[in-house]
Amino acid sequence: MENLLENLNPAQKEAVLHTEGPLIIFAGAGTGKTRVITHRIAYLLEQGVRPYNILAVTFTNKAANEMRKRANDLTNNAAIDVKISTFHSFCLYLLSFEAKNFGIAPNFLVYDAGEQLNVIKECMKDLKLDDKRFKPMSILNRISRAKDDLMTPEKMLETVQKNGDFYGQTVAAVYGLYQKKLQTYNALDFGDLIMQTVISFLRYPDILEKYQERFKYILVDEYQDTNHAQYVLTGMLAEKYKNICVVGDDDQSIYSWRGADINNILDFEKDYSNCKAVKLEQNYRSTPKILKRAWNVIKNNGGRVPKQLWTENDDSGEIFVYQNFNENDEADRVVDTILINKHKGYKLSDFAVFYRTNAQSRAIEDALRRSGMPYNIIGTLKFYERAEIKDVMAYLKLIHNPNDNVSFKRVANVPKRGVGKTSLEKLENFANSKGISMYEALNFVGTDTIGKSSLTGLNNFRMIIEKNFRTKFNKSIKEIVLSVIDDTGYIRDLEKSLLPEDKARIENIQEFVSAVEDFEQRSPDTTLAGYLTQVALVSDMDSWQNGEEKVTLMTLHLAKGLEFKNVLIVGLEEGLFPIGDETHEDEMEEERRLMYVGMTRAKENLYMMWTSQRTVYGKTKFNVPSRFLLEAGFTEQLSNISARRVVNSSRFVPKETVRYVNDVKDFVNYDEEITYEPIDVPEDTSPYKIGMNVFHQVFGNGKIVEKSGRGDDEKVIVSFSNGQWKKLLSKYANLKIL
DNA sequence: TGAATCGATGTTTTT
DNA sequence: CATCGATTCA
Repeated sequence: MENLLENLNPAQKEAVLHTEGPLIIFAGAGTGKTRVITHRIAYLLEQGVRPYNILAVTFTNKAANEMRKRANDLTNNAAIDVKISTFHSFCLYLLSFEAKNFGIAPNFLVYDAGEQLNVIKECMKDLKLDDKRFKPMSILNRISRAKDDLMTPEKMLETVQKNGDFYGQTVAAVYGLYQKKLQTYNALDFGDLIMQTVISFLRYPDILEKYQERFKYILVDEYQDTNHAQYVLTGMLAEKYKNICVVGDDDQSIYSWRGADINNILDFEKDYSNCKAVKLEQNYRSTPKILKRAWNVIKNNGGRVPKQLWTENDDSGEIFVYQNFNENDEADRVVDTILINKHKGYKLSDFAVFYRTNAQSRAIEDALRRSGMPYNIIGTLKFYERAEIKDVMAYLKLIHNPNDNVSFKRVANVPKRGVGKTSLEKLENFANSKGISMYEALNFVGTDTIGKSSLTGLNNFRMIIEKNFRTKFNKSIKEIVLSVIDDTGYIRDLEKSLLPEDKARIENIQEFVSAVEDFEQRSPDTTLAGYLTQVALVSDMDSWQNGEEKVTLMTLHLAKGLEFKNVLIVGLEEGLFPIGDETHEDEMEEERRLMYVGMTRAKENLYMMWTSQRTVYGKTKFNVPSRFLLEAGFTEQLSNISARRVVNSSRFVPKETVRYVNDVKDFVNYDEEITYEPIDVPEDTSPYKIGMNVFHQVFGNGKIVEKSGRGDDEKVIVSFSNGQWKKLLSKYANLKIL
């Protein structure tokens, strides 16, 4: 026991030792939160608590995985039976395990955001709502928020009628139909996972009690991000023993737009009268100057839990503020900054670039590519969001649950089998009128409803689903996937195409097959159901590890919980960060917390930049620096902008460009000449050169006008004589030089 | 039915 | 600007 506690500071120790009764841990940025949680789990186990009596919930799989690993490392793997999972996967587990008792069909599916939106659009069509007047996305948002608040369609209707909320009444109508459809399709969305669990527990108190008995010790991480439904759920589970420990930081609450209610953390002490509160205030991550500047920003928020972060760390690193001319200049500056500092002995994995919006990644990506610097973008184009993967997944979903209309419509004519939009619509109307799914409807329709050729196509489609449905229990998931690919001729179809993107699709599907294989090897639950539900809840963040020699790019939201020696925050401009409308003080405060989160990710050096102008949607916007830079205390530097001429140092930009620089004099002297050694860029061995005339099988003759990437990644833009411009992957395009 | 072109529109953030 | 969706044309 001594060795378990000896590496903890007094506050941390206090948090670990208080095992009985409610406990709230206010864990400031970088104060060793995960350390406390894992030590607490280890300590509980050491005190004789059974591992299966402990539940720890987090928000991301990544956090859950890390927690699991560290808890097991501490306890010689005694924590493997501790339930450590995300809210969503925990509820998924409960709903699957108790499906029979809860009266839920066990082969339900989890719909992702795209599928949800499809259902919303269906509902709106059925209700004859104009999607110009009512944005499907905004209706879906409101429905999701309702679920976060445990509000059923009936309750919502009641509320909006009472308030005379006309828009709300429309939403409530859609919501009601939406839920009905999900039920017909036997699908749940993200919000349902939590809400249905709570509803089921209310309906079956004996089952709830079983879990109250099981989870005698409950830990909730990132408590400031919980929504009402999650708050109720954890409250219910903890009601009997009240051994609930929540950990969070009100200053890092950045998900209110997703339904998180900061009052959950602010009111915890009121909710549990004999609650103990511990504050972790010693920061082990950042330098004093970083903490000071971050503090200057966050202190402008009202209603905060009083706290004072401090650190014993050396004040070694630096903080820089750069003004750039535009987004491309900013991107070059990012590259320069990394190049210059890499020579101080940092690895590329020591650098992270944070931005407010995903769209900002493009310019930076381009600059990184031009300079040949390896990078990793987290959060954009997820593997499972690629069309071809979604297609194969749709088949798997149908084989699992043929009532899934969304998947049905997605692939009924993929690959093409002569089933057009009108036929599908007829089938859908028929199914709707009978209150059955489209797949079931296939049993009843004849040529009187649907044209002959379409019907043949639909029957072929049905046979594929039926056959695989029958045989699925005798096959591994990989075998099912291969069977689907074979039965549908999906790859055969793509092979006929000469387009480079179709070649890439084939590779993606092959990669998908390997991913499935990988899953079957590592997962304890290798059923199709297990696979589908797991996949629904993973993001590409979860698989990311900062091991490779690459720069990391991500949004500020994704940065929470991470740390880097060097952090670059770009786009610090009014209107972009903070984004939105300053009349909403609470939104502005959330932006400020986001800034605070971003700054406190940095361990040694912090680079913050803004641009005087930026192109947004093809229009040039002129900017003023973000208020957060002023709040941080860079007032003097920002009000005294000096335009200096600097030689652009990006490797592949041949021209000298003018850049306006404003440096923080206290911290850096940028007058010294920038020198750096050339970085390793793979040699250009490609036969293609800009200006060459080439021939393409499909598009004919053309001229290469642009080239990027190296080796297998090389892409060329060709202007064809038919007037078309195409971006092609050289590897596949098979261009003949003329 | 399918492809091609035109036009509107804008996601800020995601388990 | 670029992407998605809808409309139009073959």
